[in-house]
Amino acid sequence: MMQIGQLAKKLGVKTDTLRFYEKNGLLAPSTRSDSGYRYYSGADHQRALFILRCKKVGFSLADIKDLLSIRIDKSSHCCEDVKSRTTAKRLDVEMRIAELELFRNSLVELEKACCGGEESAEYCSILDALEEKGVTDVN
Amino acid sequence: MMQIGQLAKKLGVKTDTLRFYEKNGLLAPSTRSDSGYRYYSGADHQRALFILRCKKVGFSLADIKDLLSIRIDKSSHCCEDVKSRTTAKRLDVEMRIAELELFRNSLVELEKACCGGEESAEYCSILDALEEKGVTDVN
DNA sequence: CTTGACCTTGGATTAAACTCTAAGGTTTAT
DNA sequence: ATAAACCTTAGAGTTTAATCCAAGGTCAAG
Repeated sequence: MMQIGQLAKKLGVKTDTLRFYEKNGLLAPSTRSDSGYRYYSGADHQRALFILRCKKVGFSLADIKDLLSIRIDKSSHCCEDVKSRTTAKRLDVEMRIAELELFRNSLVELEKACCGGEESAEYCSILDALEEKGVTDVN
Repeated sequence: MMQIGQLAKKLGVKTDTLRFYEKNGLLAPSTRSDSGYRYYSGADHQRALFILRCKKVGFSLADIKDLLSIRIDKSSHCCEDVKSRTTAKRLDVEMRIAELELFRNSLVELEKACCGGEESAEYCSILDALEEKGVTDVN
């Protein structure tokens, strides 16, 4: 059994984060001392690691809450339940990547067109491009 | 001259958005009627389009505020001022893409390992991977 | 018995870019 | 003259994942 500060240190997070996870139903200490101090067990520690690993692969806390409920009752769920969530998240990530790639491509185009020198911005190609409908069409 | 609703419609945004831009110093109508109604000129419209095009290539409103100040006083700025901001934004976008690609790669690995079938999640490879230190190492 | 390191709570704050609400004023058309 | 469609304001709410703060309680060491 360890106190919140010890667990936080092991995990490399702040105690605030652990309390935040508790408030949001992700991780509660298995015991409290008479004075209210939180005490975390080895299983709590494992659960915390599970949470952090989920975060590491891109799941949101809402997703993780969902995964945790599968984790504590595996026999009521099947592989598909888990895999479908993983796939959904991957698709979500891929969509965000695609959006960012559009940004990147546009920015690269803008960079290419501009001399980037000490010349006055009076005739800057980037500003011009942002002024007209073109690569950056809005309507 | 047009009212806020007309400009919003032309731009495909809400009137709220235009008021928000005004409050944040991005776009103010050049006139107000006696009763306080906002009236936007053609130049205001152009400025709004500039803003939306900047958004479209990935600039934040803070970035745009900065670009607008260059735009209204081009002679005091040079191409490099504009290009450096564009490059900084591209690098920023590329960093975000790199992070998301790590997520995607991890998720793809997880998906590969899991059968995704009707089997009980008792021995689900995804759950197992999230339980152990591995691809998803946290410490 | 006091110091310092720990812990408790509730509530406020952060960033970004809106979006919504309430309560009311203005314009245009009939 | 009244209804519909517009406009005004201030201020609160949304999302995500914490992070910070104030005021105070607890615990081990010396």
